[in-house]
Amino acid sequence: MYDKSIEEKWMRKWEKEKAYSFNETDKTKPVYVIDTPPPYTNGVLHMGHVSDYSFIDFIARYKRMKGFNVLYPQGWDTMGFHTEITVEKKYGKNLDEKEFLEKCEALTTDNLVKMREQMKLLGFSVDFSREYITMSREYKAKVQLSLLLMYEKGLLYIGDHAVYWCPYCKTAIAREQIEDKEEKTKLNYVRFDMEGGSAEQLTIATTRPELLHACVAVAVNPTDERYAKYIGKQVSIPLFGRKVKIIGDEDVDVSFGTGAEMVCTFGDKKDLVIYHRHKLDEIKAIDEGGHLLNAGKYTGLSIQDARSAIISDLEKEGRITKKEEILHTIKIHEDCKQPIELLHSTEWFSKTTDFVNEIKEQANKIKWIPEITKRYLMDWANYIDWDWVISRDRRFDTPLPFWICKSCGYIVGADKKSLPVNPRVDAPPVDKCPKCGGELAGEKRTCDVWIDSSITPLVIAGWPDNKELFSRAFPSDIRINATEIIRSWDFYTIYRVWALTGNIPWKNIFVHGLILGPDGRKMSKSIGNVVSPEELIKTYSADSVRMWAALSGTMQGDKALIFNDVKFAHSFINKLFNSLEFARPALSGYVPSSSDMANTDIFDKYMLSRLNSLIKQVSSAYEDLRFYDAANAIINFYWHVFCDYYLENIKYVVYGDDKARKKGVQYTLHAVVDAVLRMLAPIIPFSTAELYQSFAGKDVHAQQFPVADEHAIDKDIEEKGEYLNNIISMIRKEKTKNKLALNFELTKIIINVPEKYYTLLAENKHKLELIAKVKEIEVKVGKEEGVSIAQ
RNA sequence: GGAGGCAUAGUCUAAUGGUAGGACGGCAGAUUGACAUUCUGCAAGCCGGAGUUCGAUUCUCCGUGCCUCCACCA
Repeated sequence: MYDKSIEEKWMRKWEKEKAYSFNETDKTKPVYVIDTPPPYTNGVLHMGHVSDYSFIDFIARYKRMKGFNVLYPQGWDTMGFHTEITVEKKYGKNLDEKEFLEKCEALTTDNLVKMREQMKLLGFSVDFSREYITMSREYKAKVQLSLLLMYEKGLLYIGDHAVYWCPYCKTAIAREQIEDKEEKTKLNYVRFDMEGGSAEQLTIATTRPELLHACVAVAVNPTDERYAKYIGKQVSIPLFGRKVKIIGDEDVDVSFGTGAEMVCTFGDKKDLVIYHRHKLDEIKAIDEGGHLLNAGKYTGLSIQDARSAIISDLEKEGRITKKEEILHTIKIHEDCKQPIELLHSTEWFSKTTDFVNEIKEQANKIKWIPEITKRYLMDWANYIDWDWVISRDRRFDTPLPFWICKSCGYIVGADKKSLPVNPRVDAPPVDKCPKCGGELAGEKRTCDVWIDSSITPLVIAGWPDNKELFSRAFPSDIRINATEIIRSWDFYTIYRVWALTGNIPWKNIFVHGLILGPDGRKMSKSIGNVVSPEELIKTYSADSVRMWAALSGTMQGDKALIFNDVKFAHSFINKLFNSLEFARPALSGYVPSSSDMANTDIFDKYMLSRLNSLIKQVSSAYEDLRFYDAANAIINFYWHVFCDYYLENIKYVVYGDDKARKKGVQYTLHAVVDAVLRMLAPIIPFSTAELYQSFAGKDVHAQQFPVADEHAIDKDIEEKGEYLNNIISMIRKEKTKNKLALNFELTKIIINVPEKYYTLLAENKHKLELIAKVKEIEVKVGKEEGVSIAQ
């Protein structure tokens, strides 16, 4: 019976012995480096993390057993918006900066400690002595160094650029922080007068009448017969009276609204494209807090108020010819769920658009598993519209290490020797602007959190100081993460590492789907379908949860968490423990020796052949990171081939007096248990550690992974063994049919077999009698294959 | 709107141009010298249509449904 308390015991033992420390001085073993995605510390580990990190740990443990010196550190992504919001919600928005940052750090540390404990509970063989924390001074210094180097390479710049802007949070946001939201809105048909007071009118349809003041053109599709003739003419904007041109653009959808649309400089992304394409004028429409600019009497109104005021005024003038309710999708900020605007803003940028080809080239050098996932990155890269906005107007983040000249705009980077710096309070490295002698002002903004987390493959390899380790540990061998972060984390990591080193960040990347709630929907607190790892560990065990992770399919798609799968894993582990209760006494005093192979019979040879086939199969599954296949193959073999048949088939030997036969059986038993425990060790480390200790007196995790003995694999023996088991199954079936207990001793049965199996059956008749508890078996050659009771 | 993926018992999943394998759940039975967290057995399935073929669940096309990414959303 499986006792969960062993998990605590082994966990503390591994912790105390620092069993999984990377041995930096050992240069004999090849190094295997795992770049784990550091979890964000605004919360604790959920089942998605558990699945992700379990996969990583399977690899780490497997590679150690294959003789690698495994570098498996764990990082913590600590800073940024989410933590700030949590702290603001908890303590209000009125904390002073020092107090606010202290609360952020305290919250982070608290979560970090909880997560670290969760990882230990789950048996993750992380080298915690090589932990990195993005809010630490040391890590911030590295982030700032990376920014200085990128600046020197001309990859960073301050620009006046259209950015997605959240008026609610008053911050620029990146494309991946945007969500779509469907909502009902009114499509307003607004009548414009044509130039020269002609009687001709043009009606446009708009969902955003509040941007009327920023209208810089009216666009129609040049193929649209209704309007093509108007291209080049002018119309007058209602309420404002300003005249704008009618332009032709093929992106205008003739079937939407009236087929004529107004173009505002910052209405949406398509407006922006047309604005650039036709070199239209710029009118700043909205300020950073979401109030109208340059809008005459409407200036200063919020977007909502302006919308009602303008609609009402348009109606008074009889300009609105129709209002239509439509369902459309607006872009909202994923954090605050408020609508996003496009604004021109002065921000820091990292040049990505110019390097799309380089990034794709790097991505092509990485092995993507499964290969299809590379496509997600490529699709993303192909749609880069503008550079990566890396500045954030927030507080709990790495400060941008720059000072800017107030008079000429010259940028002064921090002194690399004095990192980390905080230009909001620290003095610049030089007194005056080196270019014009002007006064320098510290950059007040911080950087995007992805800036922090996109250099992990460098940091874990000792960058920039430990050059010796770096030469061995970079690039990382593998990165593992979910599909959802390919376009952010993976993309930025590939870009940043390329920019800083010209190299790829990892040789391999394994991408998997999400773990959904039991109802098949994404786990979410508001739906209430979140399952906590603790709950499952408490009900079952850490090993069951890990085994569940291995059994959760190929993980190419998303996967619902099914409790039965954890239960099943738990049952198997229990079976493993119970079977050892049989095997251990049966092997008592046995010293394995290859000479005992001489005493193996067909049942043993069948087992050994199957075992070695299994080792081959499982090894290749592990190599290809197909943990589902590995776990599944071991479970089926152990439970249904080894326990259900072999153990039953040899009981008469174990409890009998034939010493020679017993040696053959013990040899086989030992070989199977030994190899199976070692093969399961990466997946269920606690159970296998406990069992291997009692079985072999050794640490299973210090053993080599089993290697198949090709000579033991004999397809002819496998077929014969299969046939004998099939006969046993038929005898069991006969007993069941007659409602007899399986250990009920039958007097006589007749077995009809095809001629080719007659010799096999005749030779093993006596063994079958003992295994199946029958006094006498008569074997006959017969057309009707089968077993019948002769009473 | 574009691109891609997927469709197998109640649920999850595998393989296959010729009888579709397994798990969970269900049902029936057994209590066996490690194990009731067990053992034995049973029932239950290829989304719809057309084509290619002696034969299609598998290949092709169409439809339908689901998923992902991208675009549009004045």
